[in-house]
Amino acid sequence: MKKTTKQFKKRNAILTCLQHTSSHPSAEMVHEMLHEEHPDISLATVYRNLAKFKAEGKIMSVATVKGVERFDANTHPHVHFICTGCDAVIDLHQIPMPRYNREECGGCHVESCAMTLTGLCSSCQN
Amino acid sequence: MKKTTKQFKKRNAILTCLQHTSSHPSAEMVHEMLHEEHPDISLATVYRNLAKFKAEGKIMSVATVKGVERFDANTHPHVHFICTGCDAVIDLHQIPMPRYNREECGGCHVESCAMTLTGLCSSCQN
DNA sequence: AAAATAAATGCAAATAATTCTCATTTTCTT
DNA sequence: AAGAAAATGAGAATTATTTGCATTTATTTT
Repeated sequence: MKKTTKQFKKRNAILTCLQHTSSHPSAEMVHEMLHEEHPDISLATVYRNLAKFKAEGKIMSVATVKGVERFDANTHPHVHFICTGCDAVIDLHQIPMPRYNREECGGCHVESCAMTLTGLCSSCQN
Repeated sequence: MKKTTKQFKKRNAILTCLQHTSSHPSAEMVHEMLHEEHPDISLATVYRNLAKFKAEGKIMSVATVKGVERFDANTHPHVHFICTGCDAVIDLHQIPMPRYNREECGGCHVESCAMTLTGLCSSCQN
């Protein structure tokens, strides 16, 4: 039987952070968001754990905005909107995601599918 | 009347290179491809001109593969496939591109639309 | 429960892609 | 041809991300 464990507090905090936000944050944004509760967490740990979660399929990277990778704990295929004004990454649940998953396309074996719209979000249109 | 001009040989070489390849190269790949004809072209110039062409809408960046931006002189919306084995970026002309361009989606003003499938290309499936 | 092992973390240094500065060269205008 | 403007090369600077290593924390073994 498994002993009661003090679990990876920081690791879990990183995943939980991602799961409770809809902002599709970068590693640095996650680091900042965690700063209040875990002032001693290091940026390297955030990067390391994001890479780990990604490899495990618990999170995915949804876009690279101005050279910075952005993450999402929602790994179901869905459409994203990227605002070129404020760099926000926004879920567009209204828009149906075309489904090409795990099919063959011209000899390529498709494993995942991403769809990204770009433009100005409502706040940035003024 | 306009005088005959020695035109920007290197600048044009960069654009022409992109227009004549289907490999969706990175800045460094363009630099390598041009090396034979223009051994003295600098990587900074490639970066500078790619940024310029992008700003002018002559080219677009289609993806960031393993942290490296990839470019395409075909600015018509079309679907891309990214091979996680060899990092190839491949046009999937067979697949129709959903058209959300210049529409309103939940308050966002859509200006462009990208669709990217990921997986293993035919060569990398072995 | 203590000792031994393994995993996670912080910090700082290392990498790698991209941008920038500035001196020089090329192109354009007059 | 001369002067102004733009483009370029070379290398330094910047920025995001990764890595090495010593330390801490968690897990397993005794």
